[in-house]
Amino acid sequence: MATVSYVLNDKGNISEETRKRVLDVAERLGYRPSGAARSLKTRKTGNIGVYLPGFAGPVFGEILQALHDAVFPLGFEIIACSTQQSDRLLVERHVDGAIILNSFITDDTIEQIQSADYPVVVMERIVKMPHVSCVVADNCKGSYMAVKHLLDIGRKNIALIVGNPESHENSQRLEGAKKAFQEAGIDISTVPIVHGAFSEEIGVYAMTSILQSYKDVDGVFCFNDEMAIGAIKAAMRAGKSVPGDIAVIGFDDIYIGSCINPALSTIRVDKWSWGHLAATTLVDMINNGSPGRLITLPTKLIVRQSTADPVFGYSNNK
Amino acid sequence: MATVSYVLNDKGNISEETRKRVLDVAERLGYRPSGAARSLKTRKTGNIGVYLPGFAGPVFGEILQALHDAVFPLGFEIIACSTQQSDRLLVERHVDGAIILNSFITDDTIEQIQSADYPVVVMERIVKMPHVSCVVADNCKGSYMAVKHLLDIGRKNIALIVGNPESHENSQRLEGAKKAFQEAGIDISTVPIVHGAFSEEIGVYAMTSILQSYKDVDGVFCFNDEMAIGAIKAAMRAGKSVPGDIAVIGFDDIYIGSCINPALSTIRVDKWSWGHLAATTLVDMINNGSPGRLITLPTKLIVRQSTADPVFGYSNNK
DNA sequence: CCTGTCTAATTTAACGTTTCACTATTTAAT
DNA sequence: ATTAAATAGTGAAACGTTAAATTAGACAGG
Repeated sequence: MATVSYVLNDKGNISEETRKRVLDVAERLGYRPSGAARSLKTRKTGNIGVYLPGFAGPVFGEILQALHDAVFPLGFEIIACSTQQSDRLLVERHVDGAIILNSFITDDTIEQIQSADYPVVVMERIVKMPHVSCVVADNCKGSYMAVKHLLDIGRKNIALIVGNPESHENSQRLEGAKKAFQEAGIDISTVPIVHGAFSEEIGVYAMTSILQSYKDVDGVFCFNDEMAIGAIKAAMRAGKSVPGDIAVIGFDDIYIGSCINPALSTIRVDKWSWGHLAATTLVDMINNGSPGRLITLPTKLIVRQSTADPVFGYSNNK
Repeated sequence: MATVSYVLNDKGNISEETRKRVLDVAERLGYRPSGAARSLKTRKTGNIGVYLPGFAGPVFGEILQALHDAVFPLGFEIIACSTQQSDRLLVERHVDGAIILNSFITDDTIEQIQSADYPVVVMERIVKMPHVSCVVADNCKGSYMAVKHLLDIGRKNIALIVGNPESHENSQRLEGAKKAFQEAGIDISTVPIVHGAFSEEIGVYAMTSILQSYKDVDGVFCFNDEMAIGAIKAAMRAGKSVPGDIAVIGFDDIYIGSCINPALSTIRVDKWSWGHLAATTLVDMINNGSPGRLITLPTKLIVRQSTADPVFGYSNNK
C-alpha cells in the first residue's frame, strides 16, 4: 500500500522496476485514487469555493473564466455557488479556501469562514481580517478619471447616476467623482445625483428623471455600464443625441458596451487580471499560509463614441 | 461518537435530552463535520461536475444558473470546469455525477466516466450508454420552424449559414432545414449553404460572401444567434435593410438578440427548462440509480423585427 | 418470573488514503 | 573488516465519519 502511494505521488525511494510494476497493475485494474480518502488524510480538497450573486451577469462569466484558468493548472477546481442570502450551507465542506464576489455575503459570514482557518479573498469590498485578502479595483481613481474626462471634453453640467448606496464599490466611486469635481472647483452639492441600483432598467428610469428635472445636463457618469446603457437608451428615446446633447460614460467595461451604438465610453476593470490576482493570492494563502493582504487593481479610461469630443474631431457615427 | 452522528443526521433513536446536549456542545465547540470523512464513508460527495467549453459565452451563464438553482436545494453543489481538451484530470474525484455541455469532451471520455459508475447527463448531443442520459433541444423541429417561417413571410431565396459540421447540433439543425425545404418543394441542392463555426465573426464573413455570390438572397437562417447578429451587421454595413431586403433568423434565443436593432427573430431554447431537466435527471440517476434516458426539449419560434413580415404589417422600427 | 419487544446508547469495524517508523539490503568511508 | 550512510520496501496508525452489531434497561404479555 505504502509503495503504491509513493509511486503515485512521486515521493520516497522506489526503484524504477517496482514503479513500473505498480503503474502497470494500476492501469490494468483501472485504479482511481479516492479523492475523499486523500482529502481526509491530507486535509486538502483541491477545491476553491467561489461565491457570486449569480452566473448570468455580464461580468461574472469573464471573472469565472479568469479564476478557473488561473487555478486549474495549479491543481485546483472551482466550486461555484450563487446565492442571494448569506445563510446557506456555505463553505463548511470540500473547499480549501473561498473567493467572494457577492455583497449578499455579510462580514459576519466571512468572519466565520476565516476563523475556521479557511483563507478568503474578497473581490468587491475591503474587509480587514487576518485570513482575508482583498483584491479590489481602484474604484476611486477610476471614477475620478471618468468625471475628469467629461470635464475635459467640455461638459459643464454633469449628473451622476449612482448605484446601490450600501456597496463599497459605490462609495468609492462616489468619492473619486467628488474629488474630480472639487479639483475643477465645482461645488459637489450642485451636482445632480440620482440614486438607483446597478441595473439597466434603473438606468433608463434615472436618465428619464434627469431629463425632466435638469434640462441643461450635458454629461452623465453612470456608476456601471449596465445603467449607462439604459441611460443612453432613455436619452435617445427622448430625442437627445449621444454624445451630441449628452455625453455618457459608464464603469466596468462590459463586453456589450462596445457593441451598442453609440459605443460606450467606460472605465475598464480588466477581468482577466482581476480574476488572476484573486486566484493566485488565494492559492498562495492556501499553499504557503501567507497572511491576508490588500491588492488594488488599476483602472483605465476607455474613450468610445458616447463621449466622443466633437471639438477634437471624434466622429459621431450617424 | 455514534450518538453524535445520529443526532447530526436525524437518524436512529435518541432521546430529546441527549439530542439537546449534543447540539449544545457542538455549538459551543464550533464543531463542523468533515466533508472528506463523510464522503469517504458514504461514497457521496454532494458535488456535481459541470463541463463547459468556457464560462463567458452568452448561453453558459444562464445554463449554469439553471443548473445551480435546480441542484442546490437538493443538497448538491456545482464544480464547474471549462476545458477545451478532453484529456485533463476530469471527474476522478469529488463528484457524484457529471453534466456535459462541451463538444470537446469525446465519447471515449464519457465512456470512461460512466463505466466508472458515475452517472452522466449530456446536453448537446446524443450518446447511447447505460449510465448516460441526454437532454437535448429539439434542434430538428426548431430548424424546420425557422425555415418554414422565412418561407411563410414570402421569402423565396433563402440561404443557410451553418455551424461546426462535426457537431450534433449542427447536423440536426441541417436535417430540420432540409425537411422544410423539401416540403415546400424546394430542391435542397439549390440552397446556398455557407459553412462556418458558431461565432459572430464567422457570421459577418459568411453574410458578406453570400451578398457577393448570391445577389438575390432575401432570407438567411443562421444556425445560432451569434452568427445571426454578425450576419445582420454585415448586411447593414453593405447597405441592405433587414428585414426589408434580407430577413434574418437565428437559433438559441440569447439575451442580446432581443436588444439589437432590428431585434433578432430566433428559435428559443429555454435555458431554464434545459438546465432544470438536465439537473433533475442527473440527481435522479444519482439518488435512485435510474438508468440513462433521452429527453427532448421543445423549441419555440420567436418572431421579432429581423423577420417582421411587411405584408402583415409588422413595423420595421427605423 | 420468564420471554420478547421496544427504546436509547455504545462499541467497533470499516471507508481509502498518507506517512512515520522500521527493517533489510546495498554502497561508501574509514 | 567495521561502521556509517544511502536506498528500497513494509507495517501500521491515523484522518473523521457512518452504520451494523451489541448492550442495557424498561415495559408488556403470558
